[in-house]
Amino acid sequence: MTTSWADSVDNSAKASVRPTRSAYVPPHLRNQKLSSEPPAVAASYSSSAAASDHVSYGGPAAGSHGGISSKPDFGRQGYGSNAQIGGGSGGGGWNARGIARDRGRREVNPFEKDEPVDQSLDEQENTGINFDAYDDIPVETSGDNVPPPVNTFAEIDLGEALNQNLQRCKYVKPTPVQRYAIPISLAGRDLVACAQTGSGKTAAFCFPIISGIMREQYAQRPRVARTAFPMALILAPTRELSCQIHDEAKKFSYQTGVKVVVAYGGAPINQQLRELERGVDILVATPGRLVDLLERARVSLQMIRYLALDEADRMLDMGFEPQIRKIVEQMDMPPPGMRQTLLFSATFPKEIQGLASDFLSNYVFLAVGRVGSSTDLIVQRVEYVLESDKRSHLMDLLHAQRENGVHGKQSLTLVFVETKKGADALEHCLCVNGFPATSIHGDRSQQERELALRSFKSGNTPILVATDVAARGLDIPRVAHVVNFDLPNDIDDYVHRIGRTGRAGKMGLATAFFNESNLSMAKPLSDLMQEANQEVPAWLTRYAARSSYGGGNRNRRSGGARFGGRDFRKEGSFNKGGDYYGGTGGYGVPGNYGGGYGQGVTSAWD
DNA sequence: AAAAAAG
Repeated sequence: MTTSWADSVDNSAKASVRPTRSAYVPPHLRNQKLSSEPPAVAASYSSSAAASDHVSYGGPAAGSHGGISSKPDFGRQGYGSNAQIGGGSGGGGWNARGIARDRGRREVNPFEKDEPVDQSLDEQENTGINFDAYDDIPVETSGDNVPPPVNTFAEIDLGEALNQNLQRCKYVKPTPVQRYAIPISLAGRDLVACAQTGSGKTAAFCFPIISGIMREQYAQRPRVARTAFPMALILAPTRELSCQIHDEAKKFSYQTGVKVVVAYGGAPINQQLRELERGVDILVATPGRLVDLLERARVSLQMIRYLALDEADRMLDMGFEPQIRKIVEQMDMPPPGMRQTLLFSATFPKEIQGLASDFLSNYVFLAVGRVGSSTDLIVQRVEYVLESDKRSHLMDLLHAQRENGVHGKQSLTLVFVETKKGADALEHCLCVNGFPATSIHGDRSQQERELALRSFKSGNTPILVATDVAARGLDIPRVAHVVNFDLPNDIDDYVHRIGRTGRAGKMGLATAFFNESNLSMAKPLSDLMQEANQEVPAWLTRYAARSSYGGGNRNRRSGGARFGGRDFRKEGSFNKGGDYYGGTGGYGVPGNYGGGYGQGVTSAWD
């Protein structure tokens, strides 16, 4: 295994002596005899000097809190066998006493893996937070009697145990989506929340759920041997995301007695079954494995009080909808009104909102405009690259990053491709050419997927080639660059993909390769970039103009998505022309906003 | 058309 970028490039230089594959040749050495080591000429990006004004793309931690790169990882490296199944107090569902009881298993401290944070640094960082900018964030709510937002966690008063966990998580002040969503949820209302990636959504739905379960601590649950009766169900579209939510929820529920269990496919089911038998209050799951568990009658949904769908628009799109309907409507889950339903996503097309309304009862719609966390911290670039030139162009970019020193151990590049096959091919190509890459996609085993993610996060392989499996929700610190090697066909997917960078208050760069096969994306992409105050190349504007008359109004954003979204109940249902969208809005939130986050505090944003 | 999610 290569251990660092430099090592691997060295190796490639040596390897290139062998008459094997065509090794990558940096631009300045092409058509020359390959010498041992490329001279230290800093290759620079080919275009858009303006971009470098925004993103000082010349060093690690390009964001304004420069040198402080260590951020508590919250122990998420434990995707493997230990974390999600491990620990927690026993007791449980078929114990007539409601909440999980401690059966003598010591609850693992989910915070102990966190990197120790230098207190003085922490303090200094926290005072730099520009909380005033919160007030400028556009928020729209609609529905009957919407509970008012709060400004502090203290106003919510979640109780001693949860307050302590807030502190352990270093959450000082609620993020906008939390300010609104938590009171709404605590009031028992159903909720559709549209808030951009990295805006603190997980905590926004977890805290009310945990708090509610604690209040119903003594609710009677049926005794059925080997059947678990969770009170809350959280569904997510990918296994890795369900792990991540589980890890977060473990922290939020530490020492509350509320037991969180995760279940997903690709991993041995027996361990998950054992964990369920020990009792579960909150079940985090992917749909396929949950259906399996329901059919085996190892899980019953009849005690469900809370249902949360993360990435809800994805959960209700064509691929997932039947499974979700089966779980929500055709098993033993209480109907809307008898349970509380919370839907969260960064994007929410109105057609999908229509489907979602089947699951909801008198819900509140919440849209939070861009919150300074994500898209205004992302510099977006589009480059015209022929299909046949993509690989060499990508390697030029990667090489330039290395020359510029960006690829320190902590600076990561995430490359999205369209197909699983394409991911394998590109990974292989990069490795052969000496770039330390790995890949993640649905044809790899779960073990391989988790290994790839760990290796990427740790910086061992600072390049990750991925399909859309990695597009949504994953919080990977230090991703400095997202490359859309193949553009997606849906602008929402693009939004989710680029949201993997620009996190934790750091700047991020997103580069897209565009060519004739992406014509349908010209208009939506150029509109999106324009709304985000990005520099749109003239050639892209021309493509956009050309594509707009031709037919398909593919640009669902054109209508009125300047905001964080709009409640589809306010418009004629199912008409085209508006999308619900919590990503880039055309808002002038000052660009300096992201600069002052504290490292611990920013982690509240997912 | 592809990806994800059960085995």
